[in-house]
This record gives sequence, C-alpha cells and structure tokens, in this order.
Amino acid sequence: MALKHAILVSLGDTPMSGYDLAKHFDESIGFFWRASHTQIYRELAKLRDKGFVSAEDVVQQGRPNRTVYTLTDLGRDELLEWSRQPSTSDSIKDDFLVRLYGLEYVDVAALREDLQQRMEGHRDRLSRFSAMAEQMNPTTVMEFGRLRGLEIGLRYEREWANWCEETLAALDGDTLESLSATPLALVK
Amino acid sequence: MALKHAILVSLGDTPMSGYDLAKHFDESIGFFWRASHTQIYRELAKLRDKGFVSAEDVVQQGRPNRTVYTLTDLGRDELLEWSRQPSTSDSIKDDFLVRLYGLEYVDVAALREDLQQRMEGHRDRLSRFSAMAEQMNPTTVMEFGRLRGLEIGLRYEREWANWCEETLAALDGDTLESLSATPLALVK
DNA sequence: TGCACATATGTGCATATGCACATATAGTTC
DNA sequence: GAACTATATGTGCATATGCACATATGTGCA
Repeated sequence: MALKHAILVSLGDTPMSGYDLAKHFDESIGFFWRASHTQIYRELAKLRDKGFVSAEDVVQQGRPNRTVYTLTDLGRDELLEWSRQPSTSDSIKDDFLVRLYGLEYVDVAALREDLQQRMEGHRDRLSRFSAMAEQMNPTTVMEFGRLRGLEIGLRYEREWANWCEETLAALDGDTLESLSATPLALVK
Repeated sequence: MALKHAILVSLGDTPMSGYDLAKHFDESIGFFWRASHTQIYRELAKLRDKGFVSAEDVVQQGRPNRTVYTLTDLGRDELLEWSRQPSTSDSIKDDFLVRLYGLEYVDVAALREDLQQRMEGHRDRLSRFSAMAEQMNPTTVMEFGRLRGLEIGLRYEREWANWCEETLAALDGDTLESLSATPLALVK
C-alpha cells in the first residue's frame, strides 16, 4: 500500500495541508497513485498517530484554518524501510478491455464513443506530459527519478492514443462486417 | 466494477466452475482484470442470486464435485446494459513509480534489484503475448476484440521492458553520481 | 437576498479486495 | 505411512476505496 508513502514523499518536498495534498495528487504524483481527499485526510490522521508526520494548525484570515503536515525523521525511516520491500504493482483493471474481450455481447456504437473519449484523454495527457518533460532539466537525484517517471507516463499515453486511433479506424470501417468473408484482413 | 462482467463474459464462452474461472483469470482475461479465487466464488454467488448465471452441480469420480455456472439471457442483457455506461479505467497504482518519484528517500540498491525483476516480468509477458498474437487469426467479432486487447497488452509490456532497461542502465552507470556536474546528460 | 464557488476538513456506509485459514477427495512421491 | 500436489469450494477479518453528505468561512455575482 503506497498511498501512505506517496503522501510521505509529497510532504518531503514541502509541508502541506490535506487540501494541498489532494490537489497535488490531482496534478503530479497522482499519475502513479490516485487518491481522493477523503482518503488523504484519513491517511494523514494515521500517519500522525504513528509519528511519521507532525501536524501544525495554521490560522488564516478570510479562509478556514489549515492543518499543515511535515515529514518527520521517523517518516523518512519508514520510507527507507518501505523501499527495501519488493514493489507490488497493483493489478491492471480496465473496464474497456473487458468489453473488448466480450465484444459480441456489447453495444458497439457505445463502445466506439467510449473509445473516442479515451483517445482524447490519452492525447491530452500525452501533450501535458510532453510539455512537462521538456521543461525538466534534472540537476538532482530526485529530478532524475521524476523525469524517468514522466517518461514512462509519456510512452504509456502515446501507445494508448495510437492504439485507440487504430482500433477506432477498424471499428469505423467495415472490418467487423467483413470479418467472416475475409478473416485474414486484420492480421497485419 | 467489471469483475462481475469479466465473469459473465468468460462464462459466455463456455460454462465453468469457480475453479475453472480462477485459472482462466490467471491466464487470459486476467490481463485486463485480475481476481483471486475467493473473490470469484463470492461474486458467483451474487450473480446466481440475481439470475445472471445458472448453477448446476456436477458429480465427479476421483475428484470433489463441481458447481458449473452458465450465462443466462438475463446475464446477456446485463452485459449489454453495462456496455452502454461509460467505461471507468481504474486508477494506475504503482508502488515502483512512487519510489522513483521519491528517489532521494529510497534504497537505490534495492530499487535496482526491483527494477531488474520488473524488467524480466515484462519481457516474459511480452514474449508470451507475442506468441499468443501470432497464433490468432480472427474470424469472428469476438476474436477481433481479443486480438486488439492482446495488441495493447503487447505494446504496454514492450514499452515497460524498454523503459526498465534504460532506467537500469542509467542507475547502473554513474549517471546519478555525476548529476550535479553534468545536469544535461540525462536529457536525450 | 440568494446562490454558486473556492477553501478546508471531515463522517457514514457500502463495496472491493487480499490474506490467512478451513475443509474435503484422491493421486503421487519419498 | 507421511508429505506433497492438484482439485474444488468456501469463511473471517482487516483494510482500501469511493460516493454521498455534513460543516464552516468568505467572496463574487445576479
């Protein structure tokens, strides 16, 4: 379970409130581990109880008060220990691919629209990641790691976007209809 | 939630027991949606209660009896309805990438070994998927969908394997050590 | 005045999921 | 004979996770 560790790493950059973390998860580290604000608040309470982070209330004028969390030395130790365990990539779970697997049972028109949406999403993220990667110029170990992470994200989005385009073309054409007639047409 | 639908689709191919399904998930559809046998048995009970599958006890000699499940018309309806909802790709959750994101806090030697393991896993699956794809020769709509699924899986594994190799090379070399001196060395 | 929005932090409930464990039959291997 | 493997189906418990909702402050807008 890395939510805990994703939070600790994020707080290592700079102390943050739960609200800040939620936004941070939406933008950067969220590509590797997404989380909702409810989960973040709950996890922060646990981390504080264990002493991995320290909490400080900050009074604000004009806005509600914040609780700002800081990574402690104990938290750093925890990160080091965690990094020595083998990583466990969470299983892939993709609704869309299950539908494709059972193509005969699904509404192909709906699938097409879904595919279009997907493609646009992948393209958006691809251009966003590209722009981010271009701005990066690693001078530290940390920046090197983040650029590598961005790099795999970029390739992931690129492959998916291309795959969506090809699949859409095959579904939009008469490939499906002609399948029984010319079975070899699909094998490139 | 597609576990339910992954099961229904699988049972559409051929009636199966929970045990069969668990094995099936380990081999084919599991690339898109992994599940443990406990989860499968629990889900089957729910699907039977809803009438999406029918159950039949099969007495065996020499081995424990089986309960074989068959997709019903109601199950088919459910699949169609499900396919009309927009798909929800489950969030990416990768321990390893979180570690890379917080590279300064982790044990790099351990990370290297982990990376090596990952690379081998991706290469194994890549060759397995390649072999499977070569054997496929789609003559039906269903087979077309499955080949497309295999295709994205193949690309996914290929990109990851390559990325692992590059990252390993960077970590094995003196890239990290020389970072402060030659910050531009990493940007290809 | 009322409403939506941004900030900020949570609770309750249902479901998902994994791990350890339980149980039973029968063949194979040491 | 004991241990191990494969078949076959489950339960109990803890944790993870998301959705809906609650609460509080202040700003901008119609």
